[in-house]
Amino acid sequence: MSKRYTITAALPYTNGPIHIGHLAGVYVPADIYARYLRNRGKDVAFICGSDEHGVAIALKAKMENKTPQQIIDYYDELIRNSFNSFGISFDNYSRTSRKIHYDTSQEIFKDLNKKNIFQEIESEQLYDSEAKQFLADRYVIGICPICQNTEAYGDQCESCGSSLSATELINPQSTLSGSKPKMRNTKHWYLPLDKFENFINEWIIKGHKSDWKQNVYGQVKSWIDNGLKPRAVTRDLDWGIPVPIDGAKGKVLYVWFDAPIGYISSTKEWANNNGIDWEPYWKDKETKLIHFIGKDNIVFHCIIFPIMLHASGSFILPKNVPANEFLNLEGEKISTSKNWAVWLHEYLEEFPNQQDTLRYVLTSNAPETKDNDFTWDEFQSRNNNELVAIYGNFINRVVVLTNKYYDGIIPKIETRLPEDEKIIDQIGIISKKIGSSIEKYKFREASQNLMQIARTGNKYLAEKEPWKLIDKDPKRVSEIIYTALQISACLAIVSEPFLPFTHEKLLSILNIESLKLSWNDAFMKNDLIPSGHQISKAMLLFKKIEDIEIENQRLKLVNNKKI
RNA sequence: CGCGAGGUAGAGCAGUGGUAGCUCGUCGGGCUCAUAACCCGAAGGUCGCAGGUUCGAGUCCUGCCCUCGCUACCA
Repeated sequence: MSKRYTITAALPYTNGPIHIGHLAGVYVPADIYARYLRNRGKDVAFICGSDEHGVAIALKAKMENKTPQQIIDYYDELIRNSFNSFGISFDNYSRTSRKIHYDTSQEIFKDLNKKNIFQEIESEQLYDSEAKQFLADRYVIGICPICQNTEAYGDQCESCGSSLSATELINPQSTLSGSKPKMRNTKHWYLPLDKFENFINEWIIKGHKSDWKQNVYGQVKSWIDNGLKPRAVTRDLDWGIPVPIDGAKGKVLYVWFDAPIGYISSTKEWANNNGIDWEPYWKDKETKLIHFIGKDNIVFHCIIFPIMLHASGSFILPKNVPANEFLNLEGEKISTSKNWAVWLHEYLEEFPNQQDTLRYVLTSNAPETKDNDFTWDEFQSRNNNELVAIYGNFINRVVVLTNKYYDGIIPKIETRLPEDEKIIDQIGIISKKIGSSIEKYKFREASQNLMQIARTGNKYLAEKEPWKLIDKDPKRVSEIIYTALQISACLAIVSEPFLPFTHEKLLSILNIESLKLSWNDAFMKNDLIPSGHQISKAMLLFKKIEDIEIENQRLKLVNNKKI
């Protein structure tokens, strides 16, 4: 294991709130990973921020009669706050509208330009003279030349499925103003991805064949096999970072050029605020750079951004890009436009203090190898049958027994029986497994093993039946309770990355905040809580979720769905 | 159409050549410390379909079907 990690989570685009798909695919796994590494004593920079440029924001502002700034301010605050209350432990959450990001992006652009990396290419593009801007293909509609559908988009006809170019449409119309677009000449800067095919081939196709996820590797290979082409990194738009060179008036950096640079500028901002040097986090070969993203972002994080980093010369490349697939909701695709989603900010209000339930459900059903489905039924059963019945119940049993038999003071034991030793060893082995699953980005597997610790604890109590022995063999009972308490403390440690709020509660119930236990203690080489230690009274860790709550959520979804 | 990923018990998943497994649900039993929670046991699968390689295939090869995604200005 390296000692320094730069962990990035995809920058959320500030034209809407965060939903469970974002959480399951990106933010929860990234957070588990970051928290785990901190527990292992690593130097971690967990970096994110709001992505605030691009056509979509400019358009949304226009449609809502607002300025882009108003749009991004609104969503930045909403997203930032909901991440914060959800316990996503970013070391820094920045914004791409900040000066430090403008400076960093322009520097990188200028640097690449100076190194003659870009190609300047002139081409004809559709221009809307009423809205005074060039039109992305998607913002042109017209008659499909193939099937005569009257509402074909500039990039594709959804009726017959043909791929089109906006210039092929019959009677093209701008969706901005309704006017007929004209062809107009414009110059842009292109990143010649094709010139870097060898680099990507050596680095990913040969170098990461066995350690990257199959879906990620396959996707990259598919792009390479199809041949890379130069890609424009500038746009004609009035919302974005100005292209910082002469002869580029009115042009801005393409949002996908500046967004990943946001990881770097956010790291700089964090380093400045903490009086440390940002460069080792992006330039030291010993640093592991890990990008957490959804599958829609694979090409940007595995091809375009690495080419930018590589071309500029001094940056390290990502060690891994554990992209996840998508999460569906009740059998249908999550859709912002159809309002088919569970929004984080609403969840936080409707299920107060139940962040860990959602974190657990999304982890145990994470779309790691294929698209998965989130259902409210599963949410309820995972909470009630696993968190409440297995995890919460185990802790409750131990705490109640300790208070009942020993007034909450951990009993003394003289020796430990081999059968107890065996359980303790088992728990240590499971803890180790949890760690290695996390290191392999198998968070679902890790969460199963987390629950396995509580399961093992319950089984131990059921087999030993201390409540039957308390009168005739009190010495044995003290050994059993002592052992069960050690298991509880271990559970507290390994829960932190997954269930940070529960972790805190559990520390307080066991009254072990001051022991400063770390992940290494979870391997159970030594006892975790000493005899004579006073624990607190029982407190429920998880609340049962009633049928009516689930029914209400389902109704809410269906009633608010837009068609 | 091309490319990528996936198709394994009612549901969600694991399993890359050697007697099909885990969690939830269902059914039966045990326990009563515990949020009617916990523990044990059982039922339930022609591993998408059809061929092939092999002593032996969920696992390798070929073809087909279905789902999702990508296809370069939807960020």
